[in-house]
Parts: sequence; C-alpha cells; structure tokens
Amino acid sequence: MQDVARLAGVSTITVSRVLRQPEKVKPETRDRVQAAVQALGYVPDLIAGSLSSRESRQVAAIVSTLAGSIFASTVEGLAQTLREQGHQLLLGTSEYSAASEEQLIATALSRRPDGLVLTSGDHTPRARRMLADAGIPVVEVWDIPEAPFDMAAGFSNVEAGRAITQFLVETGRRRIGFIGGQHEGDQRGRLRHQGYATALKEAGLGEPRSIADSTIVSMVERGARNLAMLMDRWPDTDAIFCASDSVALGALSEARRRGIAVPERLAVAGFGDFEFAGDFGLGLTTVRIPGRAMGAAAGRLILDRKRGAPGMVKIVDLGFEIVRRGSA
Amino acid sequence: MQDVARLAGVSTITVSRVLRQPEKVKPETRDRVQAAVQALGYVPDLIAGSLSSRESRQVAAIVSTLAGSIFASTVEGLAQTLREQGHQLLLGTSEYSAASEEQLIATALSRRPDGLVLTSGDHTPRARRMLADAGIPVVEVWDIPEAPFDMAAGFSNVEAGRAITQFLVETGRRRIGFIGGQHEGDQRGRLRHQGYATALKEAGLGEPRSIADSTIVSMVERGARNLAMLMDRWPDTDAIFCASDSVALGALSEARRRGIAVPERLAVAGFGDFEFAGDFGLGLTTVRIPGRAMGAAAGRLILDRKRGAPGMVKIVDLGFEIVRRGSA
DNA sequence: TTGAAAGCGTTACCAG
DNA sequence: CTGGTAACGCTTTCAA
Repeated sequence: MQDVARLAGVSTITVSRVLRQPEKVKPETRDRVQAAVQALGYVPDLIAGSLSSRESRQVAAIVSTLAGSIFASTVEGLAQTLREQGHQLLLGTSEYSAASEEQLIATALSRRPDGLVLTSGDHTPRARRMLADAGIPVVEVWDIPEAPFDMAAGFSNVEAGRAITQFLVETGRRRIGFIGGQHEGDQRGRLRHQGYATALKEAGLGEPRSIADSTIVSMVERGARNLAMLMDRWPDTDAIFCASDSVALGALSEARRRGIAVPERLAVAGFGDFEFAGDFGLGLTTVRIPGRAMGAAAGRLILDRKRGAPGMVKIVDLGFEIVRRGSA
Repeated sequence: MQDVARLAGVSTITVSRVLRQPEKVKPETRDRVQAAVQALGYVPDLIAGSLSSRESRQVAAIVSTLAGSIFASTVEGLAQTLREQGHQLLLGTSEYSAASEEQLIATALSRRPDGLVLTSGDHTPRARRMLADAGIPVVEVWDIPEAPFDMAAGFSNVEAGRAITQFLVETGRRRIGFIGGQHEGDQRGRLRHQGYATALKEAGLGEPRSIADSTIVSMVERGARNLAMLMDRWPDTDAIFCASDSVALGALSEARRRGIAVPERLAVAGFGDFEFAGDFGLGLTTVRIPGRAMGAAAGRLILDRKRGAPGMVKIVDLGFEIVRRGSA
C-alpha cells in the first residue's frame, strides 16, 4: 500500500479511501491512485484490514454435508448473496467428523465472521454461550425453530410432514406408512414424522406405521430396506411418506422388485424435490423445499442486521410446496 | 489474550505458545493457562494471528457451482482434508455471475489464503499473473491440464471420453452420437468430445454425430432436446455418449417418449456417475469420476507443499472408471 | 479533501 | 522455559 501511495504521490490512508469509499476522494487523486494500483497489481490485504476495522466481511456457514443435493443449493444461495454484497463465505462441513458442532462453531468464530449460518437444531449450552458472546448475527436455516437462537430462514418441517400426509389422505389413501427419518441426529426428519403422526390422528387413521432403521449407510438402500420391513410388518399399507427423496428412490426400487404397483397399489411420496425428482420413470411426488432461497434469505438477514436495518424481521418462513407427479 | 495471561500469571506470548505449540511450555504452566482459557471462554483471534504469522490457515476454492452433484463432493473432500489439518475453507462460486474468474481470484487472494483450488481451464494472463504473484500453492482439479499452472489433481477428460466411446464400440455399436457438451464455457465437455471423436476415428466409424445446443437452461431438458435433434438428423444412431449424467437422464426420457428401446435400439452412456445413476429404472451406464478424492488430493497437495515436503508430486491422476449398468 | 499518529490482537525474534 | 519488544498492513480517530 505504501508503494501505491508513493507512486501516486499521496499517503496510505488516501489509498485506503480510494479503495473503500472512492466518493470521498477528489476524482483526480482517485484516478491517480487507481492507476498506481493497476500498475503495481496491488491486492489489498483484507486480513490487515479486518484486524483494523473490526469487520471481516466474511460470513461462516456450518452444514453437515454438501452431498445429496440437500444443503448444496442453500450454500450456493448464501454464497451468491454474500458475494453480491462484497462478503465472502467461510464454509465448514461436519460430516464424518467426531468434532462436535461446538468445535466447528469455535473454529469459525475464531475468524471473527460478521455472521454465522447454521442448520437449525439443538445447540449445546456451551455453543449457545459462544454464539452469544460473539455478538454476531446468527441465522438458523431449514426449519422454523420454536425458540430460535437469533434469526431463522426456513420452513416448518412439522407442517410439511402434515401437509404431504394430508395430501395422501385426500387422494384416498388410508393405511399410510413412514420410512427413513426420525432416527437420532436427524432432528428435522423427526419433525416431519411428527407432522405425519398428527395428520394421521386428525384423519382418524390409527397408529403410525413407522420404520427408521438407520444402520444402513446409503439413503437409497435405507429406503429399500425400510420399505421391505414396513411391508412385511403391515402388508396392507397403501401409501408411504419418505423422509427424503433419496429414501423414496430406494423405496421405489424395492417396490418394483416386489412387484408392487406404484402408484396403484402403493403411493410413494418423497421429501425435498431434489434435482432429478421429475426426471425418472413416473416422477416422484414430493415436497419442494426452498433450498436456495433459504441461503439467500440467511445472507440478507445477516447483511441487513449488520447495516443496522430498522424494524428487522427475525424469522423468515419460506414455506414449502407439494409437487404432484406420478408416484402418488 | 492479556486477560488470560494475567489470570494465569504469565505473559501473552506464553498463552500464544500454549495454544500453538503446547509441547514447548512446561506442563504446569500449560495447565494454568488452559484453565484460564476455559474460565474466560477465550476464543483466539485468527485474524490477528494471521496478520502476525503471515499464514492464514485458510485455503480458498473457486468452483462454478455446487448444484447437480458435480463439484459438491470435491468441495466436501477438500473441506474435510483441510479441517483434519487445522485449516479452513474459503469458498467462492461463480455461477450466474458476470464477475470473471479473475475477479473471484483477486477477492480470494485478498484474504491471503495459504493455497488456492481452481477447476482447470483457461485462465487469463492477468489471472495467471496474480496467482504467480501470490506465491501460494495452486491446484487445478477436474482435469489434467497440458500446461498446469502449478499442481493438478484430476483425470483425463479426453481419455475418459475416448474410453467410454471405445466401450460402446466393443459392445457392438457402430453409429455413435454425442450430445450435450462442447459448447463455449464447457472446456471439459469439449475435451470429452475430443476423446469421443478420436475413438470414432480409431475405430474407423466415420464422422462425429454431435449436437450441442446450449440454448436450453436445464441440463436434463437439454439432453432431451439434443437427443431429439440428433435422432432427427441421424435416425440410424445406435448409441450416444452424453457429456453428463443429467443430460443422459434427459436423453433417456426423450427416448422413452419416442418409443426408442434402451438399450436394445439405442445405448445411452452418461458421464459423472452422479449419486442416483444406479437407482432409477435400468440404471445408467456411465463414467465414474473421483469427485471427493480430487478434493482430498488437492487439499493434501497444498498442505504438503506448505510443509515443504521434499520431492513433491505435482500432478495426481486419479483416473476414472466405466460403470456398466442397464442403459448401455 | 488530505494526512499523522495510534492502534487492532497476535506472533517472530532475540534475550535472559 | 519464559518474557520484552517490535512488527504484521491496514483503518480509525483527530487535525489541518
């Protein structure tokens, strides 16, 4: 920066101003400085800048995985929104890691991000304390928590599970099963299951028929195995709601293998509307989730807060949508 | 840090040492400092640390998109490898953005990352200069460039295109088409096409039959449209190689629509082995790409270099694999 | 509209 | 094994 300043015949602070608030510098001076920046190929050091200005122009996000098209679009929406407003994304994934969310949060915070995006869920007291101490905007995505830590951008998993189950009821199904969620660590799957159970009760359709054997690694295989178990136990089942589209895909394979006609004898509904849900065979009936929009909204919430926008909304409910295709 | 030092009755530099090189501090002192860190809930400031130590323990990656399961696993593999070795990922996506790769590189470099991961391709002279000036390890992924900028972790797209085409030839196909790649901006698709054309020539099978209408947004739709165009123009085509699995998925739909039997009358091969390639209908014959491994290798190359590992490998060829399923 | 000086919180370097 | 002091490269005052 000193080199640039020298070449332009100004002081370093003027160079800084040209870069950060060009309008505060006289056009001639500005041009001279910009020429010097170009000539020297100067790249500012944001680390030094951040230390000095106490803002990092960086937002951290922690997701469990990018695989399976689940959080990928959310991360993408977030990254794009941040970039458009001059911020960068610091990404942490927790998959296959013994490191607790707590640990990941601590690591992220040590970079002094201007905000943090998390998937909603239970956070430990220690995690909550760290977040509070950091004093930065925090957005939980992929659900509307009952007691949000700070802000949230998501949809109601309970309502979504209830809605798709009601949809199955409306299409004449009476013996509806559930597979593939509600295991430990899948809080959102559990919420969907809760919605499913509620809908059953409201329709007077008896007890839930749920299988959630999580000993199988792949979601698709899990879907196949779980459907098999469910049909063995409740052979007259006429519809299933799967906790995710990949589980539904596995269930469809298993149904084909067993010669169970879909949707005639068994309706299959998924969850997520993943990229190819409409592009194989009869198409998967599912619940569309605003993945990308949640990321974008999370970015906006953080940046608005940072700007000190007045009358801030804290919870953004982006809803969901039932997409009917051939499988149910 | 001063608070911690005071509470532990040591100087700040000792606190720093306990955190970064615990073995250099006497156990008793160390315990006292660690207790103080706990008591105060101290979170070190990596920004200040980076400024001082001139290493950021952060690696930047720039990919075009996380959608479509293309780069997601690579990013995940990278993030995991970095995390395991105490580094963090700074992620930039270029999608839908007018900002050039150049701009993204400049932004990433301003954080002084310890390394940079890029998808291979043409980089502008200015970009190359910035990379050179930064003096950090750079890894190109998703191809083995002829003239790598620095290091590379990938596979040969040309060879992969050649191999799958040869496979189709070996299974008795003689009039083999290509759809969905080779348009502007898809350098790797072009390389696969080149391999395809080479294989045709080697087998004496005449001129390429290629369609690459890139005016359609979705890859799946593009596959459908392109297959339609190809079959209209060369009705006797008996096999196609699709530049990606999503294109292949679209082609399969279109074939179904037209009553073209797959694989009897038309063999369909994809590229990528995306997550669900084996899970719909007859299963997609495709080329499996080591997505996650490329990310992990890229991380290792950068961290090894940083450590000054001797006799460094600069190019890691992770190969590819033909996966035969029902479609070809 | 521009500049001088004083940090930002940490680590490198060199002593003790 | 521990500590003092001086950076690291920039931005924030506060003045001119």
